[in-house]
Amino acid sequence: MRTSTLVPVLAALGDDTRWSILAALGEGDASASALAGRLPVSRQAIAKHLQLLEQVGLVEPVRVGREIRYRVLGARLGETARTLEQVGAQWERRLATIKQIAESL
Amino acid sequence: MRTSTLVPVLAALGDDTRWSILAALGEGDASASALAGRLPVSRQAIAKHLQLLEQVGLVEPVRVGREIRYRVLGARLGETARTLEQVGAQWERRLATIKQIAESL
DNA sequence: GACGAGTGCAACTCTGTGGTTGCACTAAAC
DNA sequence: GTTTAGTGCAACCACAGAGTTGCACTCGTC
Repeated sequence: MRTSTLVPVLAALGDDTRWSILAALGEGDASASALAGRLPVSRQAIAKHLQLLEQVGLVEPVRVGREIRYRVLGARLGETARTLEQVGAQWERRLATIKQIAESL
Repeated sequence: MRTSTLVPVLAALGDDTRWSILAALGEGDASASALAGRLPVSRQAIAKHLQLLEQVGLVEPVRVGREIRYRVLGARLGETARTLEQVGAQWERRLATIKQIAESL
């Protein structure tokens, strides 16, 4: 995963409302109107969040009759997780090196 | 990792300036003043970001003489990555189940 | 003890964005 | 053809937060 696309995904994931949307979608695809019935926010607010989530690839629209259901994409979350893991491991390696040098003195 | 602590960490990571701070710290511990010399933002702005990063456990203060250097903590990034990985895998499993049911019809 | 680098606190500006309401449009359903 | 559920667009409000400047404080250094 490119670093340039990482930050927007993380920013999208750093919001409680969007997580409640993702959690709801995690139990089955749903439209913006359907989600508005379950969550304490308006349909338009949810529509905005879904648009943002779609932009960063965390969600995918699926036409069903006259409604547009959204499907959550776990793969994107996996990519993001692996990128973070790599960066974290890199930092830990540096700290381990420093500790090793300090102990050898 | 608790879900209640996950979102603030992700929100902290969803900012370009904080990533540039983390990247700088990734090459060696540094104080707010030292970082202000390298980055195009004021020391106070950096201090605020460091405080936030410390709150979510991504960074750790270390007193050295009269200055306070900050150390990046890769472990926290690892925890976050694993939590995301789990959620993503859960969603993917559900999609796989749905696909399987659809094909069996 | 005086100096100064580094930090902390406070007030302020300004942009971004999460939220709302209202209206127009479209296409299934009858 | 009429109804109506679902969506899209636009304007607007309110708050959070990213950034700034200015000043006070603290504690190593000399």
